[in-house]
Amino acid sequence: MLVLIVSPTSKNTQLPKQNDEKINEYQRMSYNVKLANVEISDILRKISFLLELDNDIDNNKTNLNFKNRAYIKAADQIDNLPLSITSLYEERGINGLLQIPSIGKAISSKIEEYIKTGKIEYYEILKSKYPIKVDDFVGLEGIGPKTLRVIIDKLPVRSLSDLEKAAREGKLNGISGISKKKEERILKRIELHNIGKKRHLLGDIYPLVKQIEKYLTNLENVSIVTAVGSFRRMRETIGDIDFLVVSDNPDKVINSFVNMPEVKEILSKGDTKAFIKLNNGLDSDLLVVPKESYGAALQYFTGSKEHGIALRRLAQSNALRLNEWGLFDNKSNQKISGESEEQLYNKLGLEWIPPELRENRGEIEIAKKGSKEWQEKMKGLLKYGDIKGDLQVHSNSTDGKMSIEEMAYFARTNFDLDYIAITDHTKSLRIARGLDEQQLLDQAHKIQEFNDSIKSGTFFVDLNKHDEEKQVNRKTSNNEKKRIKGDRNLGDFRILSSAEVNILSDGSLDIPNNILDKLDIVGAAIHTNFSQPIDVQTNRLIKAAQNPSVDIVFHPTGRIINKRDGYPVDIPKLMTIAKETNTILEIDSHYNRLDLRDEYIRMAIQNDVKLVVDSDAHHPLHYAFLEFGIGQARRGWAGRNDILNTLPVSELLKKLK
DNA sequence: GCCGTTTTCGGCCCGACTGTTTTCAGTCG
Repeated sequence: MLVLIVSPTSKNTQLPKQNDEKINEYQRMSYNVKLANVEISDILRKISFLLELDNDIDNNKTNLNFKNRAYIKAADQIDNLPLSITSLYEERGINGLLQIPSIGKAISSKIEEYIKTGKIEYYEILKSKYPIKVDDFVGLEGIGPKTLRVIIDKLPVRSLSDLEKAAREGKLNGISGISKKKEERILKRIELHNIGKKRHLLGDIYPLVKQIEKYLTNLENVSIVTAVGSFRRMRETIGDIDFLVVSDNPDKVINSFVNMPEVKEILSKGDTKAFIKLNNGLDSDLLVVPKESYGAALQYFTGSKEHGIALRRLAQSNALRLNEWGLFDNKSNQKISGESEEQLYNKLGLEWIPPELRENRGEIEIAKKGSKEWQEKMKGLLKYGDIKGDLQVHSNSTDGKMSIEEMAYFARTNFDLDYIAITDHTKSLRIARGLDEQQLLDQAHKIQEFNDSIKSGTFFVDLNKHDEEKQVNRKTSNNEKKRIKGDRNLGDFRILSSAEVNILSDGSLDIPNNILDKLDIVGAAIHTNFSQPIDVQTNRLIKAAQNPSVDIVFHPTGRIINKRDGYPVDIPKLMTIAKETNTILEIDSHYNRLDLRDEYIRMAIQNDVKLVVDSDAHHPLHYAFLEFGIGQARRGWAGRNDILNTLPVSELLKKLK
């Protein structure tokens, strides 16, 4: 039976269970999360903004502050919901909506109204009161509703371009509370608003984070540097880059930070914090703390926002106060904890929670100190370094960049892997010069010979050409070409013959089973005809999973983050079939895929579907992507036992169909 | 507007930085 987790959870970790069929049907509809959810959370945010705009400055209606915050909280919840709110409503009605934390009677009925009629009367009324382009101003950094209200009361400003024009013409200066300085600031913010507000891929910004980390580490008076925020939580996309530094000279560190060459604009700069915009459009925060506050600051700055709020509430309920400087006793005002993050969690009555799990998706509830369930779970949690082999690796026989020997050599020497599967594309994928039946068999034969030579210690990789390539790339005339000898000793490394077989439109494969059965392991994936309806696409994958020759379904949803959503798949149904047929689902570690996503990983584990974490390497450097896949797996609460390529190769092969 | 091991009222996470209304509101993370 399938289990679905609604996150985050202060109410229930699971939706009420009905009969299996019902849940399957309900989950089937929930695959396509985003559209209505985004539309609805968007309107809730706009309602909040308009309420704040409407909150008369003279008239101190404090309740209104909480009212608009309630709308924001509800919007946050909907954004984090791993299922379609429309399906939830269709399946469970208004009670389904009430299951979501922070959504009560008033907001649920507004959501219902939106689903039924496509609009919300309450929002329309607020809008008619203030005929501005709300979209222009919600999320415009540095200019909130209060400031905007003062402006629109005096000037006919209705849109962002109106505001920009007014600021340029110096019309804002003179309105009470707005000086020349503030006017300039508003202009600057509008300018910056137009560059890069979107979230960046974890893998794209990874090198930059490491570079800044190194820069900060090398500063004098700096003892610890940690990249925190969603980076530390290994989220697939990063909104801004946060750094935490321990130093006894914050002033110096902050000045060095805001003067880095990567900085486009200093947004704010104080005694302990600085906030900058980088040249690539990303925002970056720095917090400098003394050693005795490192743990508290680490917790505070790692987030997530929801996890942090939940912790501070927990502290509050225990007559404690939690902030970035430490955990304090309200009565005595004494600091109870601060230097160590682990101790901080303990003092809150919790076990330490790994950053990847800090999303307020039920982790706080079950991490109670001494909880056996939690300790077991954490003992088994997948660790960086647990992956023993990579089951999706490409060679230059198709679209990879290096030979099988080279991919094997670097897997062993640079990434400490024990085995790889060579999964070149198959013939129908013409763009990658996919292999036909004979070529696959030839490759399998060659792989057998490599394995024999590894065993006998005669395996040899000529690495000289890489040296030459490097020289050419550097355009140097250096004739000193070092001869690098290949390592003849790869220990008990094993190369598996395999393929990334193309799943055709009807779910059949482009290579017959009698050929596939001669390979060690077989992965299958969709690469064409993305825009078929969900039932067709799902049946296509199901047929592949039911094929006795297929061991793994590679990148099951086909999404490319920030580029395409992936083909429509009924994930819960695919999971049911995967479980039934002992088919493995892949977590593709390439940072633009990370497919399966964290929520689906958690769903797979709840339903006892086995997974693997692969790099999808087309070059030896790509093995490094495994770190992203492992991070994603941890975000899905994956244990070592859930991920089959944590096993030695002999045991892995026994688990296949 | 939401919520409840202090449950139908009275709370709601917490502190830094900015600019300006020199004691605090607005905004942000």
